[in-house]
Amino acid sequence: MVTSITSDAVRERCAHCPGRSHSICNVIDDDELPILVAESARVQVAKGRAFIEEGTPAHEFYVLTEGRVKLFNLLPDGRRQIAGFAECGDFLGLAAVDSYAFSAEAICDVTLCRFSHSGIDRLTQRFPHLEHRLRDEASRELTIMQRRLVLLGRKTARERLATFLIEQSLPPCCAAPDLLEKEEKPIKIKLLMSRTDIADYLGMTIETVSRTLGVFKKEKLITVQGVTAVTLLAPHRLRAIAEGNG
Amino acid sequence: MVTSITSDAVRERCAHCPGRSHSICNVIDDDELPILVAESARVQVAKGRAFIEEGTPAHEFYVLTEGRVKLFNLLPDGRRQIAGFAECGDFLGLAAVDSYAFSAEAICDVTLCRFSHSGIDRLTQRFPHLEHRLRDEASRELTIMQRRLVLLGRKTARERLATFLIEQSLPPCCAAPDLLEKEEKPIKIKLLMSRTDIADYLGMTIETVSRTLGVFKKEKLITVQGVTAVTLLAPHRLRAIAEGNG
DNA sequence: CGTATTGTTGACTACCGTCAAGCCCAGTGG
DNA sequence: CCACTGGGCTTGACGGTAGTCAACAATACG
Repeated sequence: MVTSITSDAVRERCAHCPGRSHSICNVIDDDELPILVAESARVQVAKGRAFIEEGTPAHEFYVLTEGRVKLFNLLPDGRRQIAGFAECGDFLGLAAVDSYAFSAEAICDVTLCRFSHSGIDRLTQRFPHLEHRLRDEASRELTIMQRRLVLLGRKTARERLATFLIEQSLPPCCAAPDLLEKEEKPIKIKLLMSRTDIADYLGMTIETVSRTLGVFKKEKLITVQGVTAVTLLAPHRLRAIAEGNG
Repeated sequence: MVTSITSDAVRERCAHCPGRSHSICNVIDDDELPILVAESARVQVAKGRAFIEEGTPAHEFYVLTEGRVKLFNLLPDGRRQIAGFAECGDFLGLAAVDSYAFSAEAICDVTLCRFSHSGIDRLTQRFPHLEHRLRDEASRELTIMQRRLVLLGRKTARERLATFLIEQSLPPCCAAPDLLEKEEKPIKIKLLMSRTDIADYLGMTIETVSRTLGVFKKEKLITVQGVTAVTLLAPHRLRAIAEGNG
């Protein structure tokens, strides 16, 4: 399950954001990659397996190099809140001081790059830029969280789902949801998750998710192809709904 | 309004957490404090004034040295979600990449220590520890955010308010709400905010806050002295409710 | 002491959650 | 090839939680 990582595996870059990489390696020169490689291990996790459990002591830190992961918290009676989905290049374990603040589960087969905290410390000493990089990443996470608080605390089901659809239509690394503002052609998106996951992400029930999609369909805001494909017919209207003017 | 900061002003420490300081200065030796002072400015903000506005370009960074601040987001129609309250020693501006992700308003008269981003960069170059400190702070923020997502996404009004009361009964810097677990004497707390703020913090309405407090009173879980003082009669039961077993 | 603001309480309503039945589709085996 | 099965999704009926609107009480403030 754990083998030495190849240089390539830590050099993932985000195709959607030219010039910007989410991986840890963009602060490390190519000829120093072996140092990075020496501090990390490659980990593979099978679809559906949880590999981080909320509350357990946090000694490690991950970079996702392949696949998708969901991060969530549970209440004792099973209620679940999904905090977010991690993609290729994302960091896992920033929200951990002594113990992990979340659980993580592989949505599909997943490859990770694992670093011990002490390994990260050695790397940050060697590459001071890395520390800045990690703070930067944490800041970006925090801004995303802020918007999620508004969504969960103050938006209606309709607004939540509209927000979700718009969010899904943007490239994964665009924190600001107003990039494609003027783009008004229909946008086809793939929902990479089940209704249950959508519901737990938006703080709703699967029934309400389903019903609200139904309403959007009736209002000709979207069309649905099968279960996972959705076309946004009127992105501008959805965006308005998402922001509370619906 | 802006004067040069005194050394004392940046040396706030958290009385509740011996050995731990939330201020920026605990990574800087006393004899190097002048360097810190040179990079910062003292700012005073009057009660009720907003001094950071969501979406404006973020060029600065603050440490709160006196008073209390609320951080929030607004929807266009006025719905408000309070993300949190900052206390003495807290950092403001971590959740900002290019522009601020939140607005900030002084709850009472407030004193801040202001750093330009470029000033912070100079400081982090001089004191590499500071960068780690900032990341650490961002991580702590993130873990707090995780719990807030569960609260807003999955908890009932009753559970939210119980969580809030327990939270208020803990020293401000205790991220883990299970420290005083065994402490079962009544706990007297001061609510340092209006019902409106509580409601906007918990994603509810003031009426529901008021009613739910009424229910807690009837169930002899709390007593209320005036409007701002509450005594938790059965902290363990409240804690159970807060976690979803109530 | 009167006015304004903030908090409480009540009646009503609506949104969304719960429960239950039925549908769709993929995978399996006859 | 088709029936069968099971899981995920949709739809409907119903009810409860919490929001809205409004009146009143309490507290703060000049």
